[in-house]
Amino acid sequence: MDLRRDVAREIARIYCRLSPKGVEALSEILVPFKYTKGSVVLPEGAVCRHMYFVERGMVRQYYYKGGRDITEHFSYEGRIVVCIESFLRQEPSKLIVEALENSCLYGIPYDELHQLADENKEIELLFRKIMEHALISSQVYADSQRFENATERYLRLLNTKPEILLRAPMLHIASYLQMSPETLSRVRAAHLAGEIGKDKKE
Amino acid sequence: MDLRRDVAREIARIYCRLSPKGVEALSEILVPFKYTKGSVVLPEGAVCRHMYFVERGMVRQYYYKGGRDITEHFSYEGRIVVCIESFLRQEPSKLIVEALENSCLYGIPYDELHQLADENKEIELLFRKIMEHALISSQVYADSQRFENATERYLRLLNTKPEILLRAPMLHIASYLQMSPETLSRVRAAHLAGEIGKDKKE
DNA sequence: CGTTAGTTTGAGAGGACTCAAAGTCTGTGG
DNA sequence: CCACAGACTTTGAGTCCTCTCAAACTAACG
Repeated sequence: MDLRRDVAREIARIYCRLSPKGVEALSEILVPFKYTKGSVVLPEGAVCRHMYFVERGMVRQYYYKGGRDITEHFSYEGRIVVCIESFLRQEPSKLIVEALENSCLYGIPYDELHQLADENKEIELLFRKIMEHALISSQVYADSQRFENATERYLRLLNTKPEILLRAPMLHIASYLQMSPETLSRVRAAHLAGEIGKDKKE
Repeated sequence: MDLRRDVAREIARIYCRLSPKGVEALSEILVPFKYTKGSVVLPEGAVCRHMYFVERGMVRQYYYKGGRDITEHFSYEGRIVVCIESFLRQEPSKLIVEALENSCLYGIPYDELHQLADENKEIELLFRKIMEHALISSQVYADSQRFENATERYLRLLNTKPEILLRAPMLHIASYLQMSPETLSRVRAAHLAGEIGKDKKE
């Protein structure tokens, strides 16, 4: 199927160079999924059996903590979504994944991935790279939360992933940025008024 | 060498069951290191070429941020220390590792590990398990920082890793718990005075 | 016994939260 | 085409946690 090969190529382009053979092998295990805005990709307690590549649309991962809805991550075109703990251990997920827009995802099934990785070094490397990627971006995120105040976190998001600010509801962005919706609103207002840094580095 | 086999067995016991063959193979790539209190295991900017198993002693991982010394992690007997980003990518580390006590570490070299993992499924699984472990405990840690206040973070450490409170300097514990030394001091005082929860769940 | 590092105590300031209320927007139905 | 429900977002007021700066202790060590 052509679409799947394109997607496999795209994944290889973004995460880790693959030979034509590798692309072919990867494309064969991809499973296309479509979700409408608001629908659930992975419910709470389900085992995350796929790593999903977002071909189109936007999804968010979130969980409930003390009755509150906490957004852990947003993913959109070209990104991979996976509930890492659940996927790695094939255990029930605390994270929920939902589509914020009509979305088209390509799933890489756990079993097939591992089987393929066993016989194909390229795929194994790809898998490792994806994991590294996830690990490192979660580090950057944690660092941001640790050392930056509300304004700085907002500006960082604005500079690194403006798509999120444009496409996701404020309520979810606030919890993602670890601040109350009220604080986010005030930060935005101050920014629009030009009161705070146009550019923020480090 | 006998000691190395014992260590390999211990690693297998803690992280992932291994057959005698697997233990043997692992033990053969272990490299013993000794560090005196205060000495540096991995300097800033060096590539982390080993995963270290702490056989005896205690080390901490830290980095400098805005001139401040920030402790990221403490490891002691039975734990594995590794600067994950640097190790996975074999790039210079921002993290520094130092010995807080006279310590005995066993290093698992990057090259040998990957080579061995290529030919031995057990070792590959062990490696994955260790990574999972690191990933998940960093999640738990991040969660604690996100939702708990200074007192709760202190109590969590007290309940889960009291060794750290007993063996490491307050200054480093404070930065690990993401609070100022003054705040840590006040929290401890309140706790000793019995003013705050004996037990804290979730 | 004085030095120095580490810990504790005190005072004051500020960022972000909560609770509350007022706007704003959008889509539906009369 | 307009009115209004319902969901977001913004604005306001007051509070609290943790930080910083400063100073007083404490303890280990030469």
